[in-house]
Amino acid sequence: MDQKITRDPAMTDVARLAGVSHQTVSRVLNDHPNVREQTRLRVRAAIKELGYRPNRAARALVTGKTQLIGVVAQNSTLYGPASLLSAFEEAAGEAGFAVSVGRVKVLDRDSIAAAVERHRDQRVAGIVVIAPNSSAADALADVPADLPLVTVDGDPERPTPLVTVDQGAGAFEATAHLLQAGHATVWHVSGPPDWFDAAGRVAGWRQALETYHAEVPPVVAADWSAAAGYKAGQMLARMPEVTAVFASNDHLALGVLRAMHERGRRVPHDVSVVGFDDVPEAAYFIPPLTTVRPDFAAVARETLGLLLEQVSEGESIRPRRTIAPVLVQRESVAPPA
Amino acid sequence: MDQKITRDPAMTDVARLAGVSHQTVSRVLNDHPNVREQTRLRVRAAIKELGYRPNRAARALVTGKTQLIGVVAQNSTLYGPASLLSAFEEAAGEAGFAVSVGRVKVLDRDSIAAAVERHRDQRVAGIVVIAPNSSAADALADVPADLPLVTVDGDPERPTPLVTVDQGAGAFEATAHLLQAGHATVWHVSGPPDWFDAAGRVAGWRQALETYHAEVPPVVAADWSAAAGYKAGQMLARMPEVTAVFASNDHLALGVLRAMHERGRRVPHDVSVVGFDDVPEAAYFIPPLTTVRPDFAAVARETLGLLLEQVSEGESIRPRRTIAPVLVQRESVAPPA
DNA sequence: ACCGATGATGTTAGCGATAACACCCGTCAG
DNA sequence: CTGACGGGTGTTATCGCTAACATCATCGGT
Repeated sequence: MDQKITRDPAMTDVARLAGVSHQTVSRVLNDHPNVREQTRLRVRAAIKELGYRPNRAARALVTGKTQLIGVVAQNSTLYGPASLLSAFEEAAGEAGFAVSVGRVKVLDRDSIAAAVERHRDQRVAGIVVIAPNSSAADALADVPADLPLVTVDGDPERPTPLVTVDQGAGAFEATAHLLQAGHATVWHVSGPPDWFDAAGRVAGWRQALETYHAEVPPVVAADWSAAAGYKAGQMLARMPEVTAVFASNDHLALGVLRAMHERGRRVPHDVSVVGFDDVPEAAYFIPPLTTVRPDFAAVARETLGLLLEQVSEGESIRPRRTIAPVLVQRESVAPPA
Repeated sequence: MDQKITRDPAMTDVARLAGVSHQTVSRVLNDHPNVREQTRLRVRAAIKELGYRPNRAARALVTGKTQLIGVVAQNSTLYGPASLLSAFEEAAGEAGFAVSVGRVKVLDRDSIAAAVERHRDQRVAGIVVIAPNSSAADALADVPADLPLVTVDGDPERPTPLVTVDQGAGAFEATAHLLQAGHATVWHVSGPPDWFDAAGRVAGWRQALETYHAEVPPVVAADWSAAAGYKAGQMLARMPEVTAVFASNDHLALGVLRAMHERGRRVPHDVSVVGFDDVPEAAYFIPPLTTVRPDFAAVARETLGLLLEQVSEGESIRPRRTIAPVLVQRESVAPPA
């Protein structure tokens, strides 16, 4: 005959074993001050002996709060968002929060609203939305204000709590680096125009050109793919006056490299190229790519901090945080021939 | 003066508005049969009017079950695991389950055990572990058997429920493709030896060589990075007898391409290269990479299905599932010179 | 020696849902 | 005509926890 499957031990079981009331067990668990040291030890021993594990559902029911953070992100494997998400999950885990991820196929209003609703259903303590483009940012207007919410990579123009990489500063540095190498100007292959990251990089690029009194060539608009970078590169490769290209991310840069290669324009001898993101394999492109590296771990930390401030205090004194990226120099930049 | 912040509507509020008992509301919510159609409509209307949202914590407390699935994954942005995770989150979301991700810095026993514990604390309905190497697989021995658990990319030798890409078949196909192009043999740059994916690919490669009665050269062991591929490639590029290389993933292949390029060995004219994963930018390597594409969405679907079978039925009739990948032909393979 | 403050603990009342059972009322077979 | 049956509904207990209050020593100040 099977042994009767007993239910998981509850607080009362611990209390009985320790010879105290369940409330005292609760106090020990929540680090209340007024518990005698000896009692505390007895309770802890009982907890250990029974393998007791507090029931979060019960706690959530009575307190009305959970230790859950919802994240809304697009279902993509783009390096930036994926790194960010991963870093955030780790940071939150270390802070004792569980992270529930709601993936969304497209970042439109309906999908985001639905994902946020699902998270509200779960009574999350707060929500992080990775909202890197304007449709996503628009959708946030629908989110009720009673729920702590932090936007990552969102619209810098909006007054919502936001953490983002300083795209402008990174792009400025990349462009300035090329100009300082002696190039007359720098062409730019941009990401999708409705992405804030892309827009910010365009702005930084333009500002650098203006600062150095260089001519501002037209932006070559693309998306984030190597395919688009290749196409843009094919065009740029045919133009002899193009000697320096700043691509809005490393995969675009990869496409540009390939197009230049096919056209017989050597990098960096004939054309210099700089990317953005510092994907792990960027150091092994042909040639190794000079690029801009954002600190995703820092973004994740700031995001978590900002969210928790809102959770505990209702709002934050410093609701906008910007993380400056650094330029990583490799071998894709040289003075013009 | 502030309006009093009223709490979220509960079932009793809906009941009062609809003029029924809270239990009837519960019945409507759970689609119980014995509710008059008219009552059902009245209740639904009340739910809508109040914006009522069932409290999952309360439900979990009384039923002892949650709609939460825990995932344990490494904190990395490797393309395979990241794609898998993303696909799984989407699949689970569509099935009405929330996914709580526990990231782990390294896949060792302690970290995994801790992550699993955190998920148990949350009373997840089941756990998915992305356990692509042996240390991770070992750690699973510690996981109590009372919790539904599915391993993804885990040890094919273990009798646990498992879903994995058919590494052997993919590697076989890649190798056979090179041999059929006329190469006398195929060299292999492998991933980390303790990863099952890598081991499976080595096995498939070897099997193909044996099937075609080709000589089996020594395995060039690396990790998953472009850096390691570059190093391996530098060695292989110096060996004139090397005309075909199967790299265990696309980033390794990228490193090999670069090494070949630097050494003046043209791909595919002098050396053919095949990768594995079909990362989005593989089509824009120089030259576009022939590679093996796993279907991560299928893996995710099978994983979810397997887990839910265990949750509802205790076990599964078909606890091991394998997804066959396909060869994607591009321009990095040609007959030997 | 008395008394209020303080510390350590116990008791009771919910949180918001589901489960189990009770109840009412038609319908239908005997 | 009556009693068994079952659909539709309400009532009550319960899940495991925390909040709020109650209780009872102990202790220092007058």
